[in-house]
Amino acid sequence: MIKHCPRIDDPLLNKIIQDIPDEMVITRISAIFQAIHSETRLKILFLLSKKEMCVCELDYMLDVTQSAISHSLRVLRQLDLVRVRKDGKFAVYYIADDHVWAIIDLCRKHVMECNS
Amino acid sequence: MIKHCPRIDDPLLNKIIQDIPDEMVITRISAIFQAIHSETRLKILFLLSKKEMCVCELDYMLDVTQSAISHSLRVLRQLDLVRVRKDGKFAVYYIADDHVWAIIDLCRKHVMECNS
DNA sequence: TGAATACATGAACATATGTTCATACATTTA
DNA sequence: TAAATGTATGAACATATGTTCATGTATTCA
Repeated sequence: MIKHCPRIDDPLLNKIIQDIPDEMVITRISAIFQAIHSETRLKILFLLSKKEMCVCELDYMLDVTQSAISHSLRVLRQLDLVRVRKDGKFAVYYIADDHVWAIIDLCRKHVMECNS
Repeated sequence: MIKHCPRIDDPLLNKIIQDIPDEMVITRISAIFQAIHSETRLKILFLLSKKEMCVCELDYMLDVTQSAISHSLRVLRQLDLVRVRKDGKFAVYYIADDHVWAIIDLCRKHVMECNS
């Protein structure tokens, strides 16, 4: 029998544990943040939020190699944060869905309202 | 004179570059996502969203050492995502930033609606 | 006052991540 | 069809990150 800190209310805490998202969901959310924590990928999302772009256009605006951009796009694609459309020899990327839009927008707002 | 892909519209792209958040802001947003990409820190935020908790309570619910929890809390604190209140010998942590919480919840929705 | 409890911190280490380089593939253009 | 253009991928590497262990500090309780 383990002794606990007096603040611990077992039934309450056990209920709370049931209440939060399960491991699988946590892992997937974590993967999303893992993806967009990279400055390059974050910039890509901000850029694509202005208009859909092919890899060349992104390459024109970012200070990393085209290879790095393609790798980054793959990560974003695999999490369904962006999607591709083939247009001749171009790969045109765009923001995948409204959730992602909302996330980008919240980031913007957070920045605007935060003077720290 | 560099030759560009025909899709590149220099004036447009240069305008877009001005439009997205600058380096400093990108770095800061990136730091926030970096912080909440850790599964432990993500769980901490979900737990604290239910009620404020001392380190003991978090320790009771998480499968990492108390040391790891303290380290994680420090990261969250430094970004002002959580704050501490001292209560006797207890350190009571609580959520500080609503925007970030909103972003986390959006991700949760994104994940739940995604069957991939 | 001494022991116990709650929490924080630094060092160390294994693992994960982002980038570049080299190269391959696909589509277009001359 | 050959060359050029646009994109993707794998290997390699330097760096960053999360965790644990060991230990330190502060507060409480007996």
